[in-house]
Order: sequence, then structure tokens, then C-alpha cells
Amino acid sequence: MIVNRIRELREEKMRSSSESEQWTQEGMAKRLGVSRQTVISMEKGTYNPSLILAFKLARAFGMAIEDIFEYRDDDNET
Amino acid sequence: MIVNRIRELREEKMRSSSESEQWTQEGMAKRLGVSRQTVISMEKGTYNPSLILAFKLARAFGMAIEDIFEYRDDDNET
DNA sequence: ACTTGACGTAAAGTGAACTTTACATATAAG
DNA sequence: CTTATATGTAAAGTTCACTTTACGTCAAGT
Repeated sequence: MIVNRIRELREEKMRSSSESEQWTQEGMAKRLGVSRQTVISMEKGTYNPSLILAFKLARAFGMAIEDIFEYRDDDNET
Repeated sequence: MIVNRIRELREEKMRSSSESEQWTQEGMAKRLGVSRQTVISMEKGTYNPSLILAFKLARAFGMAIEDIFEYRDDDNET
């Protein structure tokens, strides 16, 4: 399974950034080129995003994928 | 789009590793828990794997995702 | 009171990641 | 010459990431 820090990071951006509306769920969705539903699902962490989405997120936050997502091999995933 | 070094890295492992059969396409498929077709498709680079698969690959190679996959935002992907 | 913006949820649809099977080729070994 | 192993390809099926729409809540502003 995969654990992520997306919500935490996004909320920190909302607080610190001058353009906080860029960092709402909808702002992030636009920036990433996905739907708001997808942002919500990612934050919930209930699913396994594509590598491209992970790269886009990492780029948006200016971080490495490994600093946003943590992989824990508890069980049998695809 | 995403470019990767999977084939290159796997073939290097085949040459240098003592258990080279662990690094055939089929060996990798078993290790990653996917089908051999999926390994072939990944090496061809024609598609966008899941984050979990990317993590498993990175772990198999003992590298970071960013050292295996390179993200180039040429156009409009999901 | 009413609007507006940010977040949440549910449900149906689409496309692509991934599987499975089957067959074909090339190389190396016995 | 035959057998085994590694790779390639094609095609049909399944699952799930992601979309779209629609509606509901809550807090802040006017």
C-alpha cells in the first residue's frame, strides 16, 4: 500500500502561499490536469495513482516522489 | 511522457548478477508480482505504470524512482 | 437571509493498465 | 536434430484510475 502526505502539503501551501487559491483542491486539480474528484481520492489515499500523476504532484510541490509517497509492502497489491 | 531505463538496468543485472535467471523478464515479473507481458510493456515504455509498480521496480533495482524513470512534460497526458 | 467558495460523497461511464493464453522466433546445449 | 530457455507479438478479457454530473454541508461575507 501507499501512504501520502498530499493533504498535509497542500494545506501548508494554502497557508503560506500568496496565491492560496492555487492550492485549493480545485486549483490543484487544474494545475495537475485532473478532476477535483481525483484530487480528493488521492488525498484520501484510497487508491494507487499513475506514475505520471505522481510526477506532476512532485513537480507541483517541488519535491521528490519519495518525499510525498511512502511505499509499504504490507500485502499483495498490483 | 515517461522515459525509463528498465531494459538497460535489467540487462546489466543479468550480466553481473550471480542469479541471472532472477533478472529475465519472467524472473522480474515474478519478483514484481505482475505478468511477463507487463514487464515487456514497461520496457517498451509505451505506457504509464502505476506508482506501486514503479516503487516495486525501484526497490528491485535498489534505486530511486527518479533514477529509473524520467518525466518529460511534452504534451497533455493524464 | 442569501450567496459564494471550499470541501465531501455517491454513482455511472470510459479508457487504459494489467492479465491470460497462445503462438512464433532465436539461441544455446545435449 | 531436438529440447529448453528467453524474448516478442497479438488478441480478448478484467479491473480500476480517472471523469463527469449532481447534490449536500459548512463557514465567511454582504
